[in-house]
Amino acid sequence: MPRTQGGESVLSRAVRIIEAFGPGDTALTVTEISRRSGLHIATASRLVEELSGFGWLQRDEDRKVRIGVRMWELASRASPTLSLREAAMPVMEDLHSIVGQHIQLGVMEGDEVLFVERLTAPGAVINYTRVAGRLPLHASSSGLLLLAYAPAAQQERIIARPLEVFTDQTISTPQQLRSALAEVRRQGFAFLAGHLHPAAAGAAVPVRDPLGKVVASLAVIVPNDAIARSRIAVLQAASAAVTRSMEYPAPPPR
Amino acid sequence: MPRTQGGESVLSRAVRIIEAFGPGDTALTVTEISRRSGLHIATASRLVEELSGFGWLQRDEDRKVRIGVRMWELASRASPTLSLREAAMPVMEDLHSIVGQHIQLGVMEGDEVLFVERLTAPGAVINYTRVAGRLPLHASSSGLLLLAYAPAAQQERIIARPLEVFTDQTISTPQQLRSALAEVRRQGFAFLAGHLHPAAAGAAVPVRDPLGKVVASLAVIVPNDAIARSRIAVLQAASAAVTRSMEYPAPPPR
DNA sequence: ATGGAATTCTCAATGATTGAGATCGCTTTT
DNA sequence: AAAAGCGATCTCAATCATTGAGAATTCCAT
Repeated sequence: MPRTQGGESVLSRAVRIIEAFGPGDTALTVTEISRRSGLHIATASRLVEELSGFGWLQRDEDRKVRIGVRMWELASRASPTLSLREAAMPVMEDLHSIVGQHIQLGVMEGDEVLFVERLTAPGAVINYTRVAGRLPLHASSSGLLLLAYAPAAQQERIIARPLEVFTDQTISTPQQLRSALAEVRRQGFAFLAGHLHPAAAGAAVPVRDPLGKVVASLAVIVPNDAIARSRIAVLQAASAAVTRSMEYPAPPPR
Repeated sequence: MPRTQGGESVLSRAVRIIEAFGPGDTALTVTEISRRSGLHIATASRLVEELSGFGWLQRDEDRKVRIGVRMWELASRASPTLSLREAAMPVMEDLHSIVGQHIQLGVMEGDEVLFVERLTAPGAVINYTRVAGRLPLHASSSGLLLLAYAPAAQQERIIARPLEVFTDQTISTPQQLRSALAEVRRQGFAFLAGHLHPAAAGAAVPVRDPLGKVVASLAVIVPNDAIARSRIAVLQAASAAVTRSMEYPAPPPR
């Protein structure tokens, strides 16, 4: 019985296969992929086989399926956030050695923050983020900062949505969110203590491109204590340094 | 006239579109993609459109096509080299602050080195590598090291091939390569001065997984001067630290 | 050996995909 | 202002790659 699934392109099936890899899944079986993607197992098997031939997926010795190195390579070297990451990395390293805490760089992606770079400190406070990980906009300092500088339509969309609660500090009502956003805009930074995890506080400042547009957030995650706010000045200095090193539109090729 | 191109899957066309992004190409026009991939422009336009819908490609304000953030995200968070990179990053940072030169982590991919992490030093010597960049196995210290620990069949395959020449120091004959590989195995590290660029020297040591298998090379790129070799001891210590912090065979799921 | 689960293979039916050419939209030239 | 040039998208009929049920195979665990 062929083609019973109407109106579906081959590409969308391939995409569904790769999208089946959720955060934290490094290896999946074909059956698991079939289950998650809703594809017939024969179809999943065939497509996995073909994608493996291109190096986009790869098979373990025990037949499990992983994302292929070739896909990582293509995505990494032409990523649209590449120039941002290159400009920010040296600055983040300096910052890292000064404050000795988690440093992270996030961008707006869909209605979440996507973290594109991250430096961790061994003994530092608990931190949920990972490179290529996401967090909700209302519950993280990076997210709140990005939302504060986002178009009004997006702000209203998020405000109108139910807000997931993580701790008793998490912003959970439209009013709270609205005034938090106003405060971020007034201060020029976001500071959230215990909103995602009781023991952690985050401070985030905007990273602007040379035209002044906010393109990312630079944040530090520190223990939730009294001196947490003191990190903001050095963060702001670092953010300005990132902007300066983006100064010249086209970075040297090759 | 439909389907004149026989024996080609849709997937392979989509892959060809994305593979059209060579190193250094961040944005391409549909016409350029069509030219490079050999696809009919109507087909290219349609597939680009569809991939953009999934966030795998994205369009600039001027209609140019870029790799999409979604593809970067999927590739980054499930990349097979993720655990290696996570284990290596803190060590690489320490190394970076000690030697103040370019530090890079490479893996064998196809018949080239693929660099998966890299820390650069502002005033340091010229360096051709980038994250997700590649270099030939015979002309870089990282490559030579990985080849020295690779299966004999691969070594013979590379030895039998013409060797691209970059400087008058570049290994260019089968005999030179064979003895260089033997020396790497004897010493346990690779040291190449001026093989890729006259002013630069590279030193690379193996990174082993907890089972002792060589999975990557850790290298430092320094000015081509007399003290270059002195970096090897600290590199070896760092490599051992990476192995220690690597996960034991079966990484914890979820 | 035997059972069971996961994966791959087989195969006929078919609708998603294809590419030539028309159209649209924008810039440059006359 | 009109024309020419160029890139991108759309139209549409012909068709072959793709599909999924089921069979066959492989691989474990017993």
